[in-house]
Amino acid sequence: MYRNLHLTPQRKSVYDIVSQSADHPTAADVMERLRQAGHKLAYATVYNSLRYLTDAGVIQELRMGSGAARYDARLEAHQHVVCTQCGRVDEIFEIMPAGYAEAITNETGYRVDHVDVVAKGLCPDCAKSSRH
Amino acid sequence: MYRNLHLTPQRKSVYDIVSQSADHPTAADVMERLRQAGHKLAYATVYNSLRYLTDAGVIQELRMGSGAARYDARLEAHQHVVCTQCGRVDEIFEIMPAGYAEAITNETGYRVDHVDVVAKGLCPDCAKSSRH
DNA sequence: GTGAAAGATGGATTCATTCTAAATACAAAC
DNA sequence: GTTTGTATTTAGAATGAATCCATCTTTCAC
Repeated sequence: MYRNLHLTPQRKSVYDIVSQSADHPTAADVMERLRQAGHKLAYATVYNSLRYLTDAGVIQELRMGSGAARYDARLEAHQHVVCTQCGRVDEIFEIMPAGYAEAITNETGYRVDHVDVVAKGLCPDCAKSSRH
Repeated sequence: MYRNLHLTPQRKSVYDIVSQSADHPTAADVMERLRQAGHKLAYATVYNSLRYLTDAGVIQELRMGSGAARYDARLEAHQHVVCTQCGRVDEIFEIMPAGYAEAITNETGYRVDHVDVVAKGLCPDCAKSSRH
């Protein structure tokens, strides 16, 4: 995949699951899908692999609200929306208005290097079924 | 404080701690400050109170990255910056460019009702000491 | 006052994650 | 090709945050 990436068989199988899943799986989801695919890794190995891949920059860790961290193999800059009803997570590619990060730097004095956006609301399905 | 707010002595003491703390305390911080102030509440009571106050809309719960939730008594619309080195959290009052939430709605089909922004970077102090 | 409902308490429990110590694999040095 | 060392995996124990539970207390309506 990338140079300097030490992909053991376990790490590769974890990477494969994450990159083939469109729904931002949690560590537990990854475990389960590995098991379904006939692999059996220790819990610690899944966590270690997810961290390794995150540090290596080939996947991203998403933390949105409470609950388990989720993982995403899409690397393009993007943000996320979470459904407050069913928990579904989707990508947002609409880019943040330029200048906002700089405005934050000016206001706070922080050296901002990254801005995470998490939108919350109802996904199309839940919005439809809640419209009574 | 507000109408329809059932402030028991315990809830009031939790509210007082949160509103007098500028550093976005965690539940454990609140516990400790209560103890220092001479109150002793059960852990569950602190959590219940924080949730009650959050639901009542008089404080906000902040979840940024891993670790414990933090609480904030400032109610004006605002966002947060976290220092990736020391964990300090500050407020951002610079408002999000209008139209961004709507752009998200258009792109994703979600009925977006709220957008959380968490900026990450180095706080002024850490930035200074890391400049070698 | 009596009883129902809401709230508080301490301890046990759950869930996500990390740690630990032992077992394996793998690569470089001889 | 055996030895030595370093990185990785493993199972299970341990941790930290938060919630649950069963019991006791308070509050309020009547």
